[in-house]
Amino acid sequence: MFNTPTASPKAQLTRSHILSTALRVFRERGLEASTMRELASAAGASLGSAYYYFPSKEAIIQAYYDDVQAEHARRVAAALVETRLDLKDRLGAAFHSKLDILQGDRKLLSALFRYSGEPQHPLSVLGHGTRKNRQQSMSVFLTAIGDQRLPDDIRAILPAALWALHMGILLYFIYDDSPEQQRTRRLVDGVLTLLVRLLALVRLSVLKPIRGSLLALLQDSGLLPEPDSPQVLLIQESQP
Amino acid sequence: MFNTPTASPKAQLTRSHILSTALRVFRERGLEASTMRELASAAGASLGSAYYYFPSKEAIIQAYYDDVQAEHARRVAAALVETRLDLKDRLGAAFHSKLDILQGDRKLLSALFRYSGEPQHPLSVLGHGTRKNRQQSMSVFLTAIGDQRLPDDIRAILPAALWALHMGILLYFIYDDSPEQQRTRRLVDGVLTLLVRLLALVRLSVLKPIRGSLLALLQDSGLLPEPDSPQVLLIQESQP
DNA sequence: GTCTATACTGAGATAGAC
DNA sequence: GTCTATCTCAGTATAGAC
Repeated sequence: MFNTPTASPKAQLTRSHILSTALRVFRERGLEASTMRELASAAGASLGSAYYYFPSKEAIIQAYYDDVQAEHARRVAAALVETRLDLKDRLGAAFHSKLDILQGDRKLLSALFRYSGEPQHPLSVLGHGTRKNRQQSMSVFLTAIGDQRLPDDIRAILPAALWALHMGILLYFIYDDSPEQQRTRRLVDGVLTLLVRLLALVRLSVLKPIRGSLLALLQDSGLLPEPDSPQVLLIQESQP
Repeated sequence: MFNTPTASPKAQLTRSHILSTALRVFRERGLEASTMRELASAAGASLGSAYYYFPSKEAIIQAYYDDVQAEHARRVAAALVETRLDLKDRLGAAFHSKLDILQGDRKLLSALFRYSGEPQHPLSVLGHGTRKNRQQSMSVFLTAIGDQRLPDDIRAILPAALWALHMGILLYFIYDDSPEQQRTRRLVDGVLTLLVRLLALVRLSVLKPIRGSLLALLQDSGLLPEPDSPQVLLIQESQP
């Protein structure tokens, strides 16, 4: 996002050092309690330097989340090497691996949703500024769908639907105070079981008209994946 | 929420004066641009006085939203006086009247979602602090459902589902830049048409097992309405 | 382009006097 | 209940070192 490709190796190092230190401090002291000045000095950097790399505290979280996504893509790709998985297991791998990555960092997730109601904000989960993130994430789900036999129209909406579902799951995850968030895990399994059954049912003739209406509705409302559709990934490198 | 029932008439007046002035300033200058100092002086009050009534800027928006909900309940009750409406029309009245109220204030809505990722925050839409709001809102939808013939289990989850749907619609509404948010209106109509058809289909024997699983899932995950279930309202007074 | 040091501004929020 | 004074902190310079 900032200083991405054309930065010197040294700068990359400083940046990632500030980032990792910041995350440590966040985990130790909490998000609100940590000031930019603390983050900077904990990393042995000046305030100006911290702001040079990250224009705001939230931008640090965003950078963390970029890393999470890269790691997610890696893990899903690794899990899908096993070819004998059915759709439910493949989607399960996608959902659970995401939760695995985030398990200890639920508090960091709260920042992700902070600007969801502000279309213009660069860090809005639904806004323009995070389109690449969404598409990457949808690509991961598209990869998990694989070559599963599905009607074309369903296939077209599924990545976006799974992305939305996974955002909802993350929200549930944040609020889940059960031990080790077992409830979220059960919810994921239950939802996916249901989803797979629904996908099978969807061919039924009674449901055809409903399905047509649903698709028309999504199309008309622009809720389908934005142009520049997500692509299947084999391996997603974090730093190309 | 603050200084609600047991405040002196004079305090009530000061409070509502600060509130209405603040809303005017918000609409004129935008949410971010308006500082608490401006809001206070525009209302002829001191900064401390403003904070006495509203512990934060967001609390002002919350108070506004409380008023919106009261107005919503009033309008829905008024619309339902007409008894010849079918379910779709009654739900349509509930959804559209909400949008009518909020039409000019989409920017004020963004604050509602700001703390959705923070379970502990008193203003989180999903948190404990706003439970009463949710229940009031669900009551409105329950009222709109009326005595429509529905399976008991569906009836039990419908208010919560409609509340969640309406939150999603509000989010869409915020992002909708079509003229007068016509897209949101069309989305509402499309979704409700679909919903009513689904409610009819749900009795089908092929769908019975799915329906059972869905209910079990919602139950297990605690996504059903919280204890102290929403009650049907006839008239919802803003200040009892 | 990368980084430090330091100072300044603006604004949300609070304390305590009255 | 209301005010003034004050605090804290995010974020923005700015000026300069390398």
